[in-house]
Amino acid sequence: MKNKDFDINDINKLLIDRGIRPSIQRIKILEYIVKNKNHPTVDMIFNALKGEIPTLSKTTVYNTLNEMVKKDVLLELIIDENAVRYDLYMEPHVHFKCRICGEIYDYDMDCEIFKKKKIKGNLVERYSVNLYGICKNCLNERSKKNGD
Amino acid sequence: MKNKDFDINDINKLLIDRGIRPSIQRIKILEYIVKNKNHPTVDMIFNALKGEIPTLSKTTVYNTLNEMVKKDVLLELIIDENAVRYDLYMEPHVHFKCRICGEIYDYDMDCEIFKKKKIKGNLVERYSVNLYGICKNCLNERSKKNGD
DNA sequence: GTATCTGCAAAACATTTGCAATTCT
DNA sequence: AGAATTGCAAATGTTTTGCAGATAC
Repeated sequence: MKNKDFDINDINKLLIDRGIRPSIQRIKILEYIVKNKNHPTVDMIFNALKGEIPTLSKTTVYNTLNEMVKKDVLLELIIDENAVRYDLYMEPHVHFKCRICGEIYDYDMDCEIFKKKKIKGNLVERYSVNLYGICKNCLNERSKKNGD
Repeated sequence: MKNKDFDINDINKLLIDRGIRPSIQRIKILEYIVKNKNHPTVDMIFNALKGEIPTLSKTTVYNTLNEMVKKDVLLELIIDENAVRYDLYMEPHVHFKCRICGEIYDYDMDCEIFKKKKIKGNLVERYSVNLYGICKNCLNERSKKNGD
């Protein structure tokens, strides 16, 4: 199932499937992640939703995300040294983090090498490939400033 | 230069080469990382050295590590959700983190794909490949406990 | 009415900052 | 003496925990 096909009903269904009761808070949090595809931090989610749900607390965002990670609805991305980021659980892909704007982009790259279950006797359950650098947009900004 | 060849003189030389004055604290911190090859956290380094240098403060460990990262002596590993880890700056390689014992191992794997300087218009300056799972030792422990 | 869920307040960590005391040259 | 370095104490920021009130079934 592609992200684009996700609507509110799918979100409800996904939560129920994984044994998570679909409260307003949980639906909105998951919806935010699915719709924005921006690999948000807890803070980004909280700030985006506090207008819509004025009573929302950060604790609830933390609780919800932790539960969804445990139930394989979400994936924790360890790519940012300052805060954990979250993404919908899916086939692992490559992430690129821009060190100027902080944005994280998805890359559709083949990583067959890491799909083996055992490498050198160690059991590989999950892998993550992170690229760091400067994104297209920030490169453009920079060359504009330099006048070239 | 391989890790094994590193002795106290090489550590001194490396620091001076990068414009870092080799104080006792700096030498001991770098020596710890080189000798142990355990991709330590600030805490691991501090606890290991506070016996030897009783006046050592965690601030100094932080300061030292940040400076060495800036001067390309060390590399920050963003693989652990709880704390940043440090490794000697070298050809990037693959890391495996065991979710049972927390240990981080090096893998010598080829990652040619990520060595391109530009991917889809974004400038790639650095990449990191992290594998997560259960290491050989913990798998053995586990099968012993299960009696098989 | 009992379970679960939410959210406040406080605690627990990791990390940074300001600054005064110390050390090196 | 003057510059760099160290380390304490406090601040900042992220995440977790304890608990009381609210909500759902």
